[in-house]
Amino acid sequence: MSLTPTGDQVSAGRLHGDLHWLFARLKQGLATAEVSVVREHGMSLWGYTVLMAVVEAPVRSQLSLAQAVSVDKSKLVLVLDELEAAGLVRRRPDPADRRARIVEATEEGRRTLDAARADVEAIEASLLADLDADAQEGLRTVLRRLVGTPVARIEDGRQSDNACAADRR
Amino acid sequence: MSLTPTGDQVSAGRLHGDLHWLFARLKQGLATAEVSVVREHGMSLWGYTVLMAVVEAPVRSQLSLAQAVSVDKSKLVLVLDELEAAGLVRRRPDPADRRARIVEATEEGRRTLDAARADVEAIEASLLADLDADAQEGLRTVLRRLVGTPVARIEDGRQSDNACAADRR
DNA sequence: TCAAAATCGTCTTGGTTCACAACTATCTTG
DNA sequence: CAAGATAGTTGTGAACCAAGACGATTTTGA
Repeated sequence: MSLTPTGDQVSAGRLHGDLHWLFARLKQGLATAEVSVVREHGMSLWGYTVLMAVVEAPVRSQLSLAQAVSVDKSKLVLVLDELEAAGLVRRRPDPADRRARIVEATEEGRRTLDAARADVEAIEASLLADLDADAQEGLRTVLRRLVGTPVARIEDGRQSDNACAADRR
Repeated sequence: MSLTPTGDQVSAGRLHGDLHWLFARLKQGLATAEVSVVREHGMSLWGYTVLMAVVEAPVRSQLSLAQAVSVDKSKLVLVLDELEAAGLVRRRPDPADRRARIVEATEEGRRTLDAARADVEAIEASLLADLDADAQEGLRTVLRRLVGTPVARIEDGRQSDNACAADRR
């Protein structure tokens, strides 16, 4: 299915100018595609994401890992349980601080991630296939930059206390 | 996408090269910022999105509207209830097909949307503030194009049957 | 012309997700 | 060593979403 509705009508609409809607739609589309692929490697999508972060840099505490991937620490527990049960990751207590757990990828974790990543990147590549190389690299660069933008900034200035506490409705 | 297994990489970590994660993060950031703003105009974020679609083009049935914004029809009912209760939208039976409801924005709906949209666009503008005008327009163009990409394409080929089912998990 | 199937909007439901508040155990510090 | 902070885990209640059931209508085709 095309992400655009039936009567497209592409360019014009106001809807298609709304960044939140565009991001939501793209995230959703990628998610449904990647979930199935990643599951073939024995992971959930969150598991894949977290594993990527773990492999990328060794982690001295789950809290810092949670912040790195922007997931609630309580949710991270479940994700790590899954990864650990699958033998992709190891938790061991930090000898220096016995409250904390050092999280590190196993060798199999690294291998599995590489395999999964190849598949995921194939999906992403095919999403971007219509764009020329410059546009692709440009897009990634821009997105990376935007993600770095402090939430305070996009919250209209009248921002006071803590950083990224989401507001409920 | 680098095929380099271990040693990469330039710019930033692997996580920040993952499109799904980037989109998810950006959507989430925008959502938390826009929810509060849009609520000041008496709408939920979904209400805002749907109202945009309704104002953009008159709608002959809720089903087509649901497809246009990519929301489940049963969820759309609640959103329209909210908008109608707030007097921003009107539902009336289609004389030609009494099963269907014609959905149209009220005058106040149009006014409220314009006001809300100004605020929302301010938020989005400040998110993009670091980018020069070319990059901003380029980003929007690219995103619009990607949203039009058939999911079948990004689902690795082994996609077969019906048109719109791609979003279901 | 009439019965069966399809369609539209709505309501209900089951399962999933999520953020936040406890709670336990450690650590820090005064 | 007491008081408070911090790490990880567990529990809870709300939000969310997709899918099924249903009544009302329309379409189909026998």
